[in-house]
Amino acid sequence: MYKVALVDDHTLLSEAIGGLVRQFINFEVVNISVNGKEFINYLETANSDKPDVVLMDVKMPVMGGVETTKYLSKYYPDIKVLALSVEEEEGVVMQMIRSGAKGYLLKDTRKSILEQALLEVINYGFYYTNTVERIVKQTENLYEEEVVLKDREIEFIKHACTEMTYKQIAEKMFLSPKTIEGYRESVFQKLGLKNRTGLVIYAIKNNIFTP
Amino acid sequence: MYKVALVDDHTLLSEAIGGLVRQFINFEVVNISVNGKEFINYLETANSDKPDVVLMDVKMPVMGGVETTKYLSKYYPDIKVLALSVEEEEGVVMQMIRSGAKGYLLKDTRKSILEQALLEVINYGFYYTNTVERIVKQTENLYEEEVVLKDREIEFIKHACTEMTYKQIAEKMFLSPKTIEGYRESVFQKLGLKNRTGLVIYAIKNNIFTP
DNA sequence: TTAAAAAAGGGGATTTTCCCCCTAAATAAA
DNA sequence: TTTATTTAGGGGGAAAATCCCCTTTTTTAA
Repeated sequence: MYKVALVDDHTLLSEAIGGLVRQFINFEVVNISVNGKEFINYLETANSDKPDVVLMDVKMPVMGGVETTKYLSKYYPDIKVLALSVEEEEGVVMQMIRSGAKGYLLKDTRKSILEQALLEVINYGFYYTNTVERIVKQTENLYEEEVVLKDREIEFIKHACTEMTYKQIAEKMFLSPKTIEGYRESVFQKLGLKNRTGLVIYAIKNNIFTP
Repeated sequence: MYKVALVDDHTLLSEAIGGLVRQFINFEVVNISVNGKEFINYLETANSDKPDVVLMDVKMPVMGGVETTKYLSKYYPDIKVLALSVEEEEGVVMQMIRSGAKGYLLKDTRKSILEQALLEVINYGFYYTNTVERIVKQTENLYEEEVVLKDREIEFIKHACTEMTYKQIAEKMFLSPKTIEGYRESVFQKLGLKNRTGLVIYAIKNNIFTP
C-alpha cells in the first residue's frame, strides 16, 4: 500500500480528494493537514505513518507550500512532494519545483491523471505535465539569472502595494525618501517594470502581497 | 433523491466533491460542468435531469458564478444556488448573494457542513454561515449606496491594471486623455480611492481584473 | 419637446513618479 | 589590508498622475 498525505487549508477539498485517493488501488491516506506546520508536527510524532507522497497546496496560512517543500526536501528527502494548486503563475510553479517538488498538478486535472501522477512520482521519481514541462524549459532556456530580492526590497514592495506615497513609505520604514527611490529603482530594474502598477501586479502574482 | 449539480472549472475538485455528495444519503449528482455556459447548455437539453441545488464556484472562465447565478435566478428560480468558493472578499460574497445565491460556503468547510448546508437550502431555502451572515448584515447596515460602475468605467479600470499610462489607455480606447481623466476621477470618487495603486488592488479584490 | 443627466473633452496647477548620475559609509571578500 | 559590494542617501529634471473647475455634445426621461 502506498501512503499518501494531503496538505491543504481547504478542508473540503482535501477530504474530497482523500476520498478519491482511497478509491485508487494500493493507495491509502495516512494524514490530512491544513498547513505545513501541522504536517511537519505530524511527521515528527513518534510512530507516525510516514507517507510516500504528499499532495501539497501552495498558498496556505501559517506555513506555505514552498517553505514546507524546502523543509521536507532537507529533512525527509524520501517523501515525495507533488504540488496540487490553482496557482498557474510561472513564478510560483518554478518556486515549487526549485524547492524540491517532484511534480505540479493544477486543480483542473482529472482523477485518472491524479492516479497516474501519484504512480509515476512513486515509481519514476517525478511527474511533469506538458504545461509544467514547458514552463520549466522556458525558464531554464531563458536562464533568467534568478531575480533575488532582498528583505528590505520585499518590505518596500509590500508597502508599495498600498495607497501610500513613497514619502509615506519612507516614514513608515524610517528611511529617507531618497533611499526608497533607490529601492524602487533597483526593484524596477531587476524585474523589468515600467511603473508602480506593474510592481503591484508582480507582487500579487508572486505572492509577495495578497490583496 | 435530491439532485445536485456541480459547476467548477477545477475538475479534480468537482469530481472529488461529487464523490462526497454521493456519500450523503438521499443525494445524487446529476451533472458536473466546468463553467456556467456549459451548465446552462445542460439545463436546456431536453429531458435533462434538473437539479434541486447547484454547487457553484465563483471564478470561472467563459461564464463566471455571478453571471450564471443571475441567469439561473431569472430563468430557473426553482434551482437553488449554493456558492462554494475560496473567495472570501466581502464584495464577491455580496455579489453572489445579490445575484440570488442561497448560501455561500468557503472551500475550507467540512464535509458535514456541506451536507447540512445542502439539506437546509433544500428544506428552508437558504443557508448562511456565521461569517457570511456577518458580512451581509454589515453591508446592509452600512447601506453603502451600492457603487455602480459603468461599462466604460470598468473597461478603463481593466486597462488601468496595466503598465500603460493614461495617455496610452486613451489611445487604446479611442478617447481623449482628458476623457480618461474624467473616468479616473469618477471612479476614484465612487470608490474612495487615493491613487492608481488603490484602484489596482480594488479591481483585483472585486474580480474586475485577474492578475 | 424640453429639462436633466450622462458622456466626452479641456485648462492649468500641484504632487508624485520616474530616471540618470553621483557620494559616503558600512560590509564582505580577496 | 586593500578592494569590491552593498546599503543609505542625494540633486535635478522630465514625465505622469492627481486635482479642481469648466464647456460642449449626446442621451435619456419626464
